[in-house]
Amino acid sequence: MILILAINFLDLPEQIWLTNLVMKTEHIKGMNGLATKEKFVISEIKKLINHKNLEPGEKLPSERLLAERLGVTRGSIRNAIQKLEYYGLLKSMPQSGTFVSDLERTALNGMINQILTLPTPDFKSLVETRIFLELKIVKFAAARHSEEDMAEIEQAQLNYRLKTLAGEDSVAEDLLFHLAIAKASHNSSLNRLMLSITPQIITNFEKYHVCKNNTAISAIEEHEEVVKAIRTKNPELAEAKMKEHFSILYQYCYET
Amino acid sequence: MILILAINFLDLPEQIWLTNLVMKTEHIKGMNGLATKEKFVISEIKKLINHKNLEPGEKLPSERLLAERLGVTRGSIRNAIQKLEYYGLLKSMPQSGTFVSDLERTALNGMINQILTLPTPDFKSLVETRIFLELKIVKFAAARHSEEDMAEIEQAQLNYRLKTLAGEDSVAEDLLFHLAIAKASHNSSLNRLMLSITPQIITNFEKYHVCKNNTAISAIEEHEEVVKAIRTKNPELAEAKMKEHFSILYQYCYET
DNA sequence: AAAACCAAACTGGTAAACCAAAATGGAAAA
DNA sequence: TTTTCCATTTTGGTTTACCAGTTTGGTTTT
Repeated sequence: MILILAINFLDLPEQIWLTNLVMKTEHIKGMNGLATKEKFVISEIKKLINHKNLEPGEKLPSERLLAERLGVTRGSIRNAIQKLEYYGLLKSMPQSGTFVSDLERTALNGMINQILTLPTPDFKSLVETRIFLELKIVKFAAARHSEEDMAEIEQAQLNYRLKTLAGEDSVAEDLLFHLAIAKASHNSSLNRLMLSITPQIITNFEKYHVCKNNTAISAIEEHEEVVKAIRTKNPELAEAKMKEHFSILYQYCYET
Repeated sequence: MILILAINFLDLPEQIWLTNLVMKTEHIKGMNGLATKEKFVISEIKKLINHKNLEPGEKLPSERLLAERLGVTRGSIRNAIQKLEYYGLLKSMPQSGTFVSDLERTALNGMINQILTLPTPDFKSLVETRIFLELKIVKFAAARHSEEDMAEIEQAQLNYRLKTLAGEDSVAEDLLFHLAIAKASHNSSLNRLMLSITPQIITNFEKYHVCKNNTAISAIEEHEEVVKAIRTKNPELAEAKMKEHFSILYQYCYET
């Protein structure tokens, strides 16, 4: 009954979802906000694109020149360029130069602004996103999994069951179970996103992981239901069962 | 009529979704597969964790020693460590050492395996993921947006309308419109994911962008509907209208 | 006059040298 | 014997120097 309530909770009240949680997000490499120096360099490059006659598609000043002009080291310039390259705004060509992407100046400007103001991910966002991703991933997995995928998922679930019933800590096995499903979704992009946010949750908020010891026994059954739904290639059922599974996570987070 | 069909298409047949598309994914910095040398180093580190007596939480050999042992340069070691650090498996401490994360050995092993076998994102995955992300983002935006968010969205839409009606290329304005919605979702994690996959689609597959010139006029109306739904704080309607908007993208991709 | 060519300089990438902070271990003090 | 402290070593991070390809401008050749 409470469980059903929690499931419904997942669907609707997006305004107040997890709002009461403490959010002490630590420094996470690769996912954190920008360093102040990096920020400075990026905004200077932005100015260069806006105010100066630096057309999209044109070549940026050399790293050395840029470093001298802005009064920072060349490494800082390279860091900023790498960041902007990650977001597709610049493109470095070896032994040639760094070129600005062939987008409109307004688009470049807007994207740089968003990158500059992008806040550090908070715990609420992370959990929310993970649940959201996994619900879709399990649907894809149910529809697209191969025989090998299915075998890996079942093996992972078997490992989890054995470890849990033996009374040992099974956090690792739980994680691998969820990752096996992600792999079976046959969407490399989603799989990558899943891989990139999972460790942030696991590492920094171990107490909020899905299958806490006291709930691990019931989680076995929930996993089993998910596996069954995947095996019978029933996406809707798989999603529903995964929702049930995550309702435990939600409850646990909310109560502590 | 065709439009409705396309919308329904978005929901169910996940097995054959976009399967006919050509997928020539180019080298994308930060999102591509691992370089061979990087792969080698990572798998060596994996061996170290598995076969050697290197417990989770313990300290890795120093970068210099590792470089000498594996016969590669120290930079390659640093690259691999940085990658693994991004996924939360390692943690570098300045002037101290690099430590393996405090997960079970089986979890570390499984995650490293997934990272090693993660394929380069193909176009199908990217588009699929983007649509999926945006449908959720617009729901959040409708539920959570502030006054400032709303103003930014409407300004972006106004810019798009003016540019399009003037007969000019409005790809940039369309992009900014969608990014404004992402910002209004108040989920920094989702916003980040959105920012990271958008340029990959835009830059490498410009011909597949949402609002192609010939469909830009109708896109104005679709955008308008989305804005209206967000303004009235109606998540379900917003999602539905965004679905309509993306059905054009789907059609366009599918037909070419 | 136009095309081909070549060398100097300029580029981003990479390897080596350097730095400051943290760990380490032994000696001195209690 | 235990604790404290300091000098040495080791560490990841940073700056510097070097490298191989590309660009470029002037020159030569046709």
